[in-house]
Amino acid sequence: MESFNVITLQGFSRACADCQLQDLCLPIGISRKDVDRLDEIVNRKRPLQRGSALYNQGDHFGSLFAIRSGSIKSFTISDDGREQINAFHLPGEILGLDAISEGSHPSAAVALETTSVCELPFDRLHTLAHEVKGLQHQLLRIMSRELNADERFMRILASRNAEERLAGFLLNLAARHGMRGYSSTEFNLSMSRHDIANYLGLAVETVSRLFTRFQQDDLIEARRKAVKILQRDALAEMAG
Amino acid sequence: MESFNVITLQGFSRACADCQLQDLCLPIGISRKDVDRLDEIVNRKRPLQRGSALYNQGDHFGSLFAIRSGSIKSFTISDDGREQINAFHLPGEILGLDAISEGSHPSAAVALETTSVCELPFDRLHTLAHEVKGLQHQLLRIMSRELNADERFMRILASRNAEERLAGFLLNLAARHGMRGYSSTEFNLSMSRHDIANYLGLAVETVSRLFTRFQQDDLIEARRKAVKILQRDALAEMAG
DNA sequence: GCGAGATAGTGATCCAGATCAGAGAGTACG
DNA sequence: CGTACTCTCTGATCTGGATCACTATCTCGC
Repeated sequence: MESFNVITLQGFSRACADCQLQDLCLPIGISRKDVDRLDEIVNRKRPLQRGSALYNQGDHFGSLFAIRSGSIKSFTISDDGREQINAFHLPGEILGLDAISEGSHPSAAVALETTSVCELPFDRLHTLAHEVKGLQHQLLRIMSRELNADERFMRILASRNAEERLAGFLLNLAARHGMRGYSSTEFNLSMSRHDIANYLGLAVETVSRLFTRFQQDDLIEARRKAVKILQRDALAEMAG
Repeated sequence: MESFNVITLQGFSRACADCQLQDLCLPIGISRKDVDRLDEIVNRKRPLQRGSALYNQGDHFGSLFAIRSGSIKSFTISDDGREQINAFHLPGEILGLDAISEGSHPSAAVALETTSVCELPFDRLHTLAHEVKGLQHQLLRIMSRELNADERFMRILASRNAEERLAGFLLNLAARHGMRGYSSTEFNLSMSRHDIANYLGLAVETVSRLFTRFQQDDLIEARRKAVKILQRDALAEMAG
């Protein structure tokens, strides 16, 4: 019990300064000294188990969350009970930005695998951003980047067919894995075929068939969750 | 010539304080005194004619823009030359937020009708936001709201059929007109059927047929650009 | 105010992907 | 360690909306 507290305290005091993901996350463009101030407000939380919620739809918004490791899907449940996935989040990415305007979370966030996150209490972050211009700018940049990603994805949904969507999805995941220092050709899908289909606006069967076809065409090697990109260029051309 | 300068100067010095759209735009939650400071950095620009660009894809990002009157579509041109519309913008809405992260505009913005905008030089706005906490918060809120709208639209594209999309689109426009003090049942579409189809990820023919069908079912009255909502509830149920 | 190009509407046909149905393969749990 | 459930894959069929083809209407320049 005591050792747990000590570990927590350690994590608490140096959440960002020692984090491998610093250069993807909030601290970009912030001085060492200011990162220490950021550290003071960041809580490291106990890891989430697969399937457990970081927050639910409609929950009060008090904090943003940065992923340390693992992955999370965010989604909404519509009136008729159907789930619609908005996004998959990887380490270094920030969740909860869409809750700032309303003060409550418009979507839920659930871990796809064992996942640990940093909690960033928004009022404290906001106050710190008021003092640290670099942090304010970085917050705006992150939101702008998110806006960009959403727009890109809207374009895909509005004008791409099934194979273009899946090719784009795989390349996007590959690139994001690459940025985190992992292989960008070989990785594990933490989400199910069902989740992929839901996210891409397709039927599960279509996604399954496409995986088979991409494999037959030697574009990828896929065995359940494990994926290996064999012909990145061909996929890229396909995705457009 | 001289009178033109005087008018411009007047506009320049009291862009926000006298603006009807204050409560939709940047000044929300900012004190009178601080609105005056905001005024000092806002440029009112000469009206844009229908079809002329506020900025082009790839242009350097220096300013955000708020719409005073008229409307604007923002879109990207893909490698194969096809246009894909991201959004339609109405008075009180802010453009260019997606350019903050990259420093250049990922999409172009073109007036759909005679449109006047306010220019908000970003570096000055950023500096002011550093001093005025309310402005900083409002900027974050606006971006969060945008993120929300994008997510909602992604869900529509991923899981709604043609009639649900058009019903949702019409209601969304109606609501936005209403917020601006105009009729939320009777308004003019500033965009063509082609633009609507492109935005909703449908074929023009489908949109045209749906307008006809909605009219036959007495849900709307539509004659070219003029639209009147007759059965808001039925449309809402349809949109889900 | 007329001719031309854009914009809107409509019918006929076609096809990508949804839906339906069912069979392995993996996984969780008593 | 076997039973049940979920996940993935595959085949057969169906359909919403794309595409093609054409007419009607509007708009704007001259």
